[in-house]
Amino acid sequence: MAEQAGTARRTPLSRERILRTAIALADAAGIGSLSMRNLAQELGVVPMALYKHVANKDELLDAMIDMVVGEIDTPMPDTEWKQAIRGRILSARSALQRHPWAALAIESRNMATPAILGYLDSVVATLRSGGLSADLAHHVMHAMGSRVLGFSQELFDTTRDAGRSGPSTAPQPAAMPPEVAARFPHLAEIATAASHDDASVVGSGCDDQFEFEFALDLLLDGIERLQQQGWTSAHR
Amino acid sequence: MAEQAGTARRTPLSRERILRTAIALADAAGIGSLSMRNLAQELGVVPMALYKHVANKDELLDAMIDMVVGEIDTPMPDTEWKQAIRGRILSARSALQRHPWAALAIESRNMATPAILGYLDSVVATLRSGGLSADLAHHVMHAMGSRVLGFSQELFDTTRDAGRSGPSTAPQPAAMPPEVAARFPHLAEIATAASHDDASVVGSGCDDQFEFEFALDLLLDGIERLQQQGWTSAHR
DNA sequence: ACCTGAACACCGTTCAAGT
DNA sequence: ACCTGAACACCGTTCAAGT
Repeated sequence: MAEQAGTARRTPLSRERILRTAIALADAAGIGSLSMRNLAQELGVVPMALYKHVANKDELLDAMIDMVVGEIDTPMPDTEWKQAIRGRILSARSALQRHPWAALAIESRNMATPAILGYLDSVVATLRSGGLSADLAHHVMHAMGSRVLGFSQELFDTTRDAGRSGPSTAPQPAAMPPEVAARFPHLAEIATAASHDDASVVGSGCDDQFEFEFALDLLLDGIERLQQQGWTSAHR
Repeated sequence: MAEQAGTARRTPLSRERILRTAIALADAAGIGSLSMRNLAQELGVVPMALYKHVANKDELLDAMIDMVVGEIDTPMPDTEWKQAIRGRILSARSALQRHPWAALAIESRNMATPAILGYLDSVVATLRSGGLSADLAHHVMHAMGSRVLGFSQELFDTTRDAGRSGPSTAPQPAAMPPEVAARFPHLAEIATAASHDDASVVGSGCDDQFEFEFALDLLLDGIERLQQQGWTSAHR
């Protein structure tokens, strides 16, 4: 008891320490098991003590999100726009992968945090400096959607939240049971079709990174083509 | 009291009635305010009575999702694959728009419900019948992600859940305040750039339908191009 | 056998009492 | 003035008691 009080005193409560602990807790056990009460317990503190440093749980989540967004690389100057955007988005993706709870947290909030706005602003700046019209850049940002932040709603995403332990466990989806394959033959067919690593991969183990980059490049290439054609929304 | 008992007896509790009431409640008040307890109250029933018809809340949500997915149009035969997919996805979109809570509900569950699998299977069937290789179809399904179900994580999506009243209110994002515009000049620029309806639209009021179709067509056109080039993932 | 009220183990947050 | 325990109004679900 005296021990704990001593420890708490050595590293007193602060917004910084609350945020770091909250993120560590969400990383380890999933956002679903992050509560004000067990966060306080983890910090060796009474729940109400947290409210000195954060207004409420929503504000805590916003601050956690901002901290993750802060991990995204700053833009590399003097890079061709398509490569610059590509690199930036892949950096965002790896930041979000370090914190598997973040994507869902961003989605369920209304997400106009300053850090996110700053990041988006810099992405638009890159597009504009690459010669895209403001009009096209607008639609491009919509088309990218959450992908610009490094995530997209994959169907059957096993890595999202789900409580489980850290991201390293990487729970592969179980191979499709025969009766399911029989009911959904076309899904069964394409599940085994993609030659990701080698032909021995059967159904399970999609290469998420490959799929993300495939979709990203599909969009970026399409955008580049539109730009070169001088596309404007007046086409409508 | 006797009145209520009489009413409850006239339309006795059933899985069907529970689901319809739950969906109506989520439509009206948001998924956040759907609880087993107030669903029971809405039905004039004690909370525990629900558990005769649904195993638990998770199973209830799955069943609600399946009912929404059931609203998606069945595929039109003898249609060129790109148009068939396009029409199907836009139908999925309008189904999800009728139930604004559904997209977030689908995302936060692991979403391998039978209805969703059946829908996805039929989409793959259309791709295959259009001549896409199983390999390409696989990556296409990944690239489409949740868009194939008619939604995508838009940045600043105001229509998602948020509790509010029905979808008809359509809360437009407030125009960007001057101090925000000053901090994020590139966002401010593109916010006013898109000539959606006419030049008088300033910052607010993006045409969601236009943006959705813009991104969808960007992907579909890119996919068609890959198919015509005989693309395979062996390119890696 | 069926139904259901009370209870359990949570939650975020308020508020008044204690120092 | 500061801190915090108890309390409030919830939640999903268990379980035993009542019919």
